[in-house]
Amino acid sequence: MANLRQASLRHANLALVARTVLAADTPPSRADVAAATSLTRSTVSRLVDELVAGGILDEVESVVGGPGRPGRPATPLRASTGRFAALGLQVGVGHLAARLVDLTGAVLAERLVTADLAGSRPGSTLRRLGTMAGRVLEGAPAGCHVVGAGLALPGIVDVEDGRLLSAPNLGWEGVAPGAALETALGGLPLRIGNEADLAAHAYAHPAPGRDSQPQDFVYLSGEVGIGGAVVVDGEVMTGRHGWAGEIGHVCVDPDGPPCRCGSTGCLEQYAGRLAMLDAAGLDASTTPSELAERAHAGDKEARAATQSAARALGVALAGVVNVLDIPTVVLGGHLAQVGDLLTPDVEEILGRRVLSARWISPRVVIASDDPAPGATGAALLALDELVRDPAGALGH
Amino acid sequence: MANLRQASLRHANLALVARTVLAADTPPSRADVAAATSLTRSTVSRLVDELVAGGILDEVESVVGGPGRPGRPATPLRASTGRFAALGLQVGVGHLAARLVDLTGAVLAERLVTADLAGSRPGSTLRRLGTMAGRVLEGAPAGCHVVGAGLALPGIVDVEDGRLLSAPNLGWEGVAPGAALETALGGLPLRIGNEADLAAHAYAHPAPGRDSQPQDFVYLSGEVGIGGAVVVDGEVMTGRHGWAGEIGHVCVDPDGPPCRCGSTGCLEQYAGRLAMLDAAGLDASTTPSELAERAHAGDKEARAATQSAARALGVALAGVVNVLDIPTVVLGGHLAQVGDLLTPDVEEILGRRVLSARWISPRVVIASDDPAPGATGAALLALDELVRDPAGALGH
DNA sequence: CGACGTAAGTTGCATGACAAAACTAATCCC
DNA sequence: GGGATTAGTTTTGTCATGCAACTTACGTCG
Repeated sequence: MANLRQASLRHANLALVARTVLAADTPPSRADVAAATSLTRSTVSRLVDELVAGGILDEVESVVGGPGRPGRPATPLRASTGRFAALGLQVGVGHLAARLVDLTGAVLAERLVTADLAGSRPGSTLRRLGTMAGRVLEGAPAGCHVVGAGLALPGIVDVEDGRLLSAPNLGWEGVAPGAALETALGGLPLRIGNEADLAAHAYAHPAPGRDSQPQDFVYLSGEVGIGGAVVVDGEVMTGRHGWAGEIGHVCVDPDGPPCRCGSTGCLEQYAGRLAMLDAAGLDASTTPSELAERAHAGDKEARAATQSAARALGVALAGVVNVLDIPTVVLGGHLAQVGDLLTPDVEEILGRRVLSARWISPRVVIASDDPAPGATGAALLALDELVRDPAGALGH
Repeated sequence: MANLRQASLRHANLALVARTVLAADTPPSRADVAAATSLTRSTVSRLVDELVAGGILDEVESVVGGPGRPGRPATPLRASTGRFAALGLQVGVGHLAARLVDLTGAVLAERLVTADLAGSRPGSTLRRLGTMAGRVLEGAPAGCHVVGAGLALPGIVDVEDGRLLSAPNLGWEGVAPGAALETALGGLPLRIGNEADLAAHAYAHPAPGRDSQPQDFVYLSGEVGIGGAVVVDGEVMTGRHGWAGEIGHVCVDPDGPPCRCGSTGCLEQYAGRLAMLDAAGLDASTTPSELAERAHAGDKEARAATQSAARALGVALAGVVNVLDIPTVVLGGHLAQVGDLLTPDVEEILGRRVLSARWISPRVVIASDDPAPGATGAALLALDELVRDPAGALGH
């Protein structure tokens, strides 16, 4: 609720112009931006010039395919490539990832290793991640300004204090990753966040300032447990303390099996990776894809496992959709790998249990199989600050 | 995502000053507003003068209790009384209400009748409400400008089209109340909304622009069924289509009793008014307060009924709190009347089933026993538009 | 091939909203 | 009654945008 001065006006319009260019599918001209924002061409010109000078936007020298239209040809604008970037990190139960993402959403450099980190020591794991981060930062092109870093973690996080409060699947408790990564990042500001929240952000925004469809959805993610996030109007709902989205511990059946969390009948006990494999009579090391293959091949137990998972997902998600009226569900992580088996059953249950399904029937969508979407989301979130206030990156 | 011109700047600051005055507990001076908004005194003066001239703010002639402080005495400012007002209407299953609320949140005039409207004909009921509305409007003080009207309805509403899609407890389906009320309202713009959403708004905002604690909560309301709303940062989450908050149909037990909605084991089947009375072996006409008395007196059946309701509430709300991280629950409607019986059990279950309860334990609060909080909320929402853009009410 | 039409982008001036600082007003204190 | 203190007003300056005229660069057509 800050006040507005003239400067705020310029900041806001600078951000508006930047967002408009970044959000566009094809590089728009200054005139296009003026039309889209209802600012005048003169104002847009001035603002664009500043953004180009600041290295946030680029003028495209497109001699290609001039549309053969009368009048002076337009100068298309787009996000600058390789001038600004952010570092995205992720610690998963099965992998470490470090990525450098620029304003166009392109990955400039990347390192990804698989490793079983359940029960690992936070210090050494984070130092290992720090080394990867250092290598990735070295891969940044010359003149590239890295504006920030983000770290995606599979657990409950205190964003303000930069502390991981609890990550049961890693066996970590009360870890502050900032200290262990500080030297590797060379003073780069680090923000940490919940993996599902960040993955959901990446799903809603393929690049900084760009929106994908849908902009309202419930995201489910999972490696071992089930994490989740609620996205409203392109923004991840973090809740009162940043702990929203724990859909894995929504109760599906109060008389169901006990959960590590102390409760009973949690969704995770039916649709968690281990729960599904166990129900299918498979070893914990089996991949979800293998489970999917077996189910497709006609394995009865595997089929039953996915059906029971789908039933639990349907009940839990119906509650969420009833409360939030967000009739799109995105399945990520291990749920994406068995997604085609789950989707029909889950949609059927949602159609039955969601009150508003009469008018709009809920849909289930399967996310891409990027192993570390949280890392991308973390980088995008850092870049978003730049887009939200470009004036900060220019000479104030 | 509109652009910003200089005029928007003034509009925004006008709104900021108005909100600051309305939100204050004690009438602030221009200097206080300047300090609170970090605008300069000169700017605040100009904006306040405009708001006073426009009849939105009043200067208090408080000769009383000058604080005995050196310096020129301040001119306290507050929302103007009786100059602007809005009409709030409500159709409940058991009552009709019409209220005129002004910018201070005071009720200038009111009509309230109890009536069994389950299965009533929409046309005649709305005409009856229209007559009440007319009387209330006549009760407006001279020079009072009624800026809008709102109607709270117990069902699923299409806010855009102004249509009640379905209100099972009234037996109404596909009703557009605007037409039936048009003449009674004399062209006043009418907005309709879900009763629980509007009641929750009234709980978060006792008066236009004023915030109460908490600003983040889950609101449960009930006359026959159970309605709900989610409030984040003082704003009611309406969801993608305005149908959010249907907590009454969150599944508590997939093998539970069938619900009218077509699903099974909905919260409403345990904690709905009829469900509770039925479980206590009482007649449908018994009031919830009577049930509470019996339970307090030691009636085993009544006790069991509230306990079963509390258990269902705990399970359903735990899911909501896990997903949204909003650890405050407000009980309204019939749940408020048995609130003291429910609260301990519900809090106990939440403490067990909410993942983040280790760090912050969820609380249950009981709302006031206003029979028609939705009417107040509807009026406040209409007045909020005035507060959000005071420039519109002045000479542009 | 040159004049014309058209659309993109730029320049100069007017407007208006806020900041800063000096000024006036009204009270308490000594 | 004078000085200190705080509230509110007036004056002047700054700055971002709108507006309109202008320049640029391209197609088109005779």
